[in-house]
Amino acid sequence: MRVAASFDYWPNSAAQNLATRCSRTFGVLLPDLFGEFYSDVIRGMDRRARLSRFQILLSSSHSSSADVLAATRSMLGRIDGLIMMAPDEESIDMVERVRRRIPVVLLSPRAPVERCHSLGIDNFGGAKQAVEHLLSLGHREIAFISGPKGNVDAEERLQGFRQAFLDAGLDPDRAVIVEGDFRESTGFEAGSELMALRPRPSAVFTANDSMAIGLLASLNRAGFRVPDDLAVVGFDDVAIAGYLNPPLSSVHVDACGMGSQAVGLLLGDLNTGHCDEPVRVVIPAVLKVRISSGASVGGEEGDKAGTG
Amino acid sequence: MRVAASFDYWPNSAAQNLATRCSRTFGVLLPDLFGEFYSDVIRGMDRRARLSRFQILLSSSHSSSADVLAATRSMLGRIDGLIMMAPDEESIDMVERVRRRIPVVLLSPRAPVERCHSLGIDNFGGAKQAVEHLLSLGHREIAFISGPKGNVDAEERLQGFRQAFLDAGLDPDRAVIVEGDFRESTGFEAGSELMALRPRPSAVFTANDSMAIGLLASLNRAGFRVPDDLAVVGFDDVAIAGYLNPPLSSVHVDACGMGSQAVGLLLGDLNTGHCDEPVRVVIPAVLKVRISSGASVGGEEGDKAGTG
DNA sequence: TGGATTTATGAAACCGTTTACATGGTGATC
DNA sequence: GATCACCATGTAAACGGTTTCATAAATCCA
Repeated sequence: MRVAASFDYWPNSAAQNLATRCSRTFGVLLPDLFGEFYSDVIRGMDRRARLSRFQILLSSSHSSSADVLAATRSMLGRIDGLIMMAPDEESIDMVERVRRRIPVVLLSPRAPVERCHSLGIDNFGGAKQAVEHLLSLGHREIAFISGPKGNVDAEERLQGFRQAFLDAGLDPDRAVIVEGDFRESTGFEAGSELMALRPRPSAVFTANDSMAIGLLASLNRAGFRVPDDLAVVGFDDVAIAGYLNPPLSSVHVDACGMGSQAVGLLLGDLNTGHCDEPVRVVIPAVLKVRISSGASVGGEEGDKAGTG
Repeated sequence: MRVAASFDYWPNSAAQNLATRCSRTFGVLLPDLFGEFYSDVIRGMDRRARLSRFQILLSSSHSSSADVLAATRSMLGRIDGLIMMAPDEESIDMVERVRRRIPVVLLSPRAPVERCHSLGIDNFGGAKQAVEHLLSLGHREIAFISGPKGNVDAEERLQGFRQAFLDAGLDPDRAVIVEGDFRESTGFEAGSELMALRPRPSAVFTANDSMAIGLLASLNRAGFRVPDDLAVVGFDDVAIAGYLNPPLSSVHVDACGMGSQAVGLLLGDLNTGHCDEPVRVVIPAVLKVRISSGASVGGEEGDKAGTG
């Protein structure tokens, strides 16, 4: 030991990795995404991983499935488990191959993949709640600012929006739907679009908070009052939602918890020898009512900035 | 090749890693931090890394230097370079040991470390600019909401704040300084504190945008008008700064670029055999004037949401 | 057709650990 | 004092690739 220290010896963990066939590392593959939500998911993964002295091998910003394949290949052998987001059709067989070697957790998968854990958000239920809330406040002309086409979460939120209409005996096909891309700028632009409509909608549900933030900015600048002229509800309930002006009603999703659960599933598989049944976890999405939707909120909400 | 494919063969990259002594992976060590800024830094790293087909081995959420040491040990041999944030005194010799093996980039180091690249934000200059801006608008009672004690960036911003006072012939020790922690909640609380002061400050500079967001919320709810009653300037210029109500004047820092430059330095070292001189990069911090500081802003800023 | 040069094929050594096994020494038991 | 269990120490074989080197085969040119 003394001699080792004197030679400035540090074990080579690549070699340990090879010899022990475990790396205390989980791979994380994500598409190119922006916004606070998935940053929080990664934070949650990292925190949970660190508790068990694991690390995260990250490769996000993927656009094509060829990218994902290459990244996966170069991870194989260096990770004990893989978390990957929403594989498209072409990647499915790749997932199958990985699955034979190490446990896999899919985030927001389009459809269940055999023998893979999966972790999804209750987008449908959350969106439905949000719209039901607006309906219960008397709104009938409710617009929707959608997320990007092809995004599973965005599509499920749209479905929830439509279902709430159907349940209320309204025709969802008559609702105004502005296409967005989850970014503030499209929410901002959607604002002018909505304000020019006749009849003007009295409420807007946005597929995420970033677009709601853009929308609020746009409405504020045009002199519209929220919620009096237009009620707004967002989705995600990011940290600053409660600090916006007005405080934003939003469907809360525990992003950090989502990340930590994903890692938790992998850790569980590792302990049990990953021969058990695939688990499907649904992260709850519950509406957090604040000022922007126009409901009378409880006293504690008006004077303090509630974030959880 | 045909046989290999039929056996579902994928090369083991841990073994390749060991044999070739390179892993196409960079380690990233960060303390436990929240907020959008460092998420963007990581995003920038990942993007730049992916361009060169590198991956990021992430281990953040560190609180003690023993943690950092353990994480570094378990990375050694699996990474071709290391990016680490603000090492404290105890970690310095560890950095030295790592430096002998692979290139290292330090983020926001307290002091230059021998033979290490470093990457810092022009906190001092940015903060000075912000305060000079407020001074030029006639404000004399300017309060500061500081960042957490011990954080280098926060401390340098405080120094810049003080220097601007000195340059204007004012006594920085007379300025009101509220201690914050970079989170929205402390900005929110600081709001009530500031509003109760007599004489009340006419302007506030916050050490980051999150606290400015909390502050704005607190002022809005108390019925204070920004910038008329109180001018506000933040730091970081996060994506939503331009979408706040009112749009937030803030010192812009290219977080994404910071991450990509850090990775760029490592890649450069790898190409040249990392025997060259250590580089010290300073990320510029330039004030982005919007409504919240009360200056008359250019027309293009009033009707569109400028984000940078 | 023979020798030189290039290309393909195969075997071995190596990367830096872990793990299993063999060996030698020590203490306990009878 | 011999037998046995036990512990420490040292050795060798993996782990799954890459790389080097030797050899065999193929190509070239005179």
